[in-house]
Amino acid sequence: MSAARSANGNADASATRRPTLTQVAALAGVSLKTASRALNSEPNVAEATGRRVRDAADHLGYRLNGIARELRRGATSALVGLISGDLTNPFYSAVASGIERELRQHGLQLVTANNDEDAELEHALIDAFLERRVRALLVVPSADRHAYLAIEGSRGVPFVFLDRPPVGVDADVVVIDNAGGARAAAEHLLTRGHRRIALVADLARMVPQRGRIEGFQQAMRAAGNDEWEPFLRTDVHDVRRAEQTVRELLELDPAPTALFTTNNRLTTGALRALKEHPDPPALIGFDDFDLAEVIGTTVVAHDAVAMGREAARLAFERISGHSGPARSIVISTSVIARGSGERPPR
Amino acid sequence: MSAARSANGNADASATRRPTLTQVAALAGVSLKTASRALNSEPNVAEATGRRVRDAADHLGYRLNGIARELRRGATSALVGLISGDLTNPFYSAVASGIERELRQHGLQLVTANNDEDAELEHALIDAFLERRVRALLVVPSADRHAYLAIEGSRGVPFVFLDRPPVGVDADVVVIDNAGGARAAAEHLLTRGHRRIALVADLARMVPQRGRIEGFQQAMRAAGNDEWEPFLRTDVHDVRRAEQTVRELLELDPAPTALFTTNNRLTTGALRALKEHPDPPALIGFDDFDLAEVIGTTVVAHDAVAMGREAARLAFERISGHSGPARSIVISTSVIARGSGERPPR
DNA sequence: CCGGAGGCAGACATCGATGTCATAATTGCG
DNA sequence: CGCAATTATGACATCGATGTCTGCCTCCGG
Repeated sequence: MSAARSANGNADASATRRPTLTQVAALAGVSLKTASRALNSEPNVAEATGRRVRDAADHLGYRLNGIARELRRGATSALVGLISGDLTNPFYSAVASGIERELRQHGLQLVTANNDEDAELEHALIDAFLERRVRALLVVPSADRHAYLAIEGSRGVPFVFLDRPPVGVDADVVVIDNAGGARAAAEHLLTRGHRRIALVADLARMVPQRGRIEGFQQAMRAAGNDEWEPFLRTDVHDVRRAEQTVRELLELDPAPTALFTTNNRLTTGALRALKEHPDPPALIGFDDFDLAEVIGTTVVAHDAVAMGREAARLAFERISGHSGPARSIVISTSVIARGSGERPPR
Repeated sequence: MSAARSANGNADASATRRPTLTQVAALAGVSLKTASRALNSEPNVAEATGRRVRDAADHLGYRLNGIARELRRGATSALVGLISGDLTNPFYSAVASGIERELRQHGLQLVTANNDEDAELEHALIDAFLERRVRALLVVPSADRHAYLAIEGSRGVPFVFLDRPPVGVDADVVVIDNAGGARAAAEHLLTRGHRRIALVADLARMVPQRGRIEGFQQAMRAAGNDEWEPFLRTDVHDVRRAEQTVRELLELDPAPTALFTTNNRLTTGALRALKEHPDPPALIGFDDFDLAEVIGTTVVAHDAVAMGREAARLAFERISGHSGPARSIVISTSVIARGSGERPPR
């Protein structure tokens, strides 16, 4: 092996500025424009000239400046922005993965940013992305009302909202069938004879959570069951609080015989609380997860990767000039029975 | 609420080109440069003039063109590229999250791309990122030898490699203490009296996998144990094959009394295989995971988020002009006992 | 009342590529 | 062999911002 190459951007390297096309042209003894033609394989370049230019480019280690090209070509990049919560949440990373794969098909790159569930920051990020001239913006909004302010005057940059439709904006959205999924989960439990069913939900101000709560309520109402009402817990936002909440629920008398947790974090919390329980209640969680099968957890599953893919597809259609009214895609859900949701009431 | 705003990039909107600073200046009745000064809050702009310019900008819905600015300011963007495997793998998404958080501190944005574990694609992605003039490139390389080709002539763009040090390149790296972690896992099992320990590993050509295999071997050699050798399985690359492999191992006679799986995918496969096993062997998996505590799986844990953070930190130091020799950071590991690794041999 | 300093504003070059148009060299065809 | 058509090349403007330099005007001190 030859000596290792240095890949640090260190002194001697960064002192040398990256060569420009002008320098390549000079070295090859041709004009700027001819060099451009040669490197872009445009027609009407003599064989020999082309070779000279390519040799010169190789020799100098020339690399095209994409920024300059983009400016000239219309000041719009090949980037698509995604603003979402932290990627360590598997829901967001699945969405991001779906988006990334779809964009790649079209030569677009994904730029991600984390809104930290903060409305101010989200607004700032949208602004920054628009300045950077992304081709489209995909947003899993944290804020109910703020987003639309930033969109105002986004002129020509398509927005697609995921998971949470923003208030007062008429844009493409991709959402999960939250109410339907929750209803199915509720019916799954009702069918097995449960009446005292606890509902552990995340922040009720978030639209998907509201959908899940309402779907659940509908099913209960339809079954003429109101015994669940003392066991409603909302605004449980992290794993620890979910664990704590479930523990408390189980100490009640009478205790609920079943639990429905409305997202993966809360399900994790519930599983922790139930870990060593001798006679655990039935459990259904919204959102599937990797080891659910191993643990035997019944879930309301949906395809988050598909969600990202569809959002990217909608965005791409807009980028390509489609201009119909706002569309909305609903990702379907299905209950996957794995045991925990089929435990009978005590 | 007023009528919903349209956020589609549709016909009428995209027909109107986004206004430029020149237009803002014209509307405000000042020169281009004065408008620029006003919007950038530079000194020496009369109060009244500044207001006129800002009003004009608001009126037109002006937004700065970041591409043009970047070109003028030195043809280098505020972007940092990450090339890794698919984000649905929690290891990669944790790394990405750590990077993203660190970059944000410095006003940098993360651009992600998936190399699909394909060397060609990875090379192309590196080229594309360099053209786009990213400030730094973070790579979890799929390819052993290809990466360095692309780096050749990356002049001034710092590279940081994560998890897998590339061959023949002298660049900053952040790696896990693979051998140490594996050794600790092996000793954990040996201490509890296991001799017939199966090692289920991923592709042996990958450096981290080799490190884990070697660490394991060292511990076995040190303990004078060679009974594990018939139970070595490498190049198991997906969950299904891992499940299958573990099933087969357990049907051997004599069967291994313990398993060591060398990454999260393989651990998942093993857990599936063991799900309904009446008398499961001990199990330790490399990589921690969300529900390990709930399931009671003993793991070799490490902080993937920190790994991303450290890599981003190294990159930022290079961006800021640091120019020492290549550094390498080792992320430490620790065995977290949760039950599965403490089962005694049968 | 003059000169220098400082505040404010604008003209112009520039970043690094590509598009347009003009022109020199070559080919083809009658 | 000559003229039109084609091929190969280059000069120059341009994308949208910022940096430099210059100039006008006002204010103030002497």
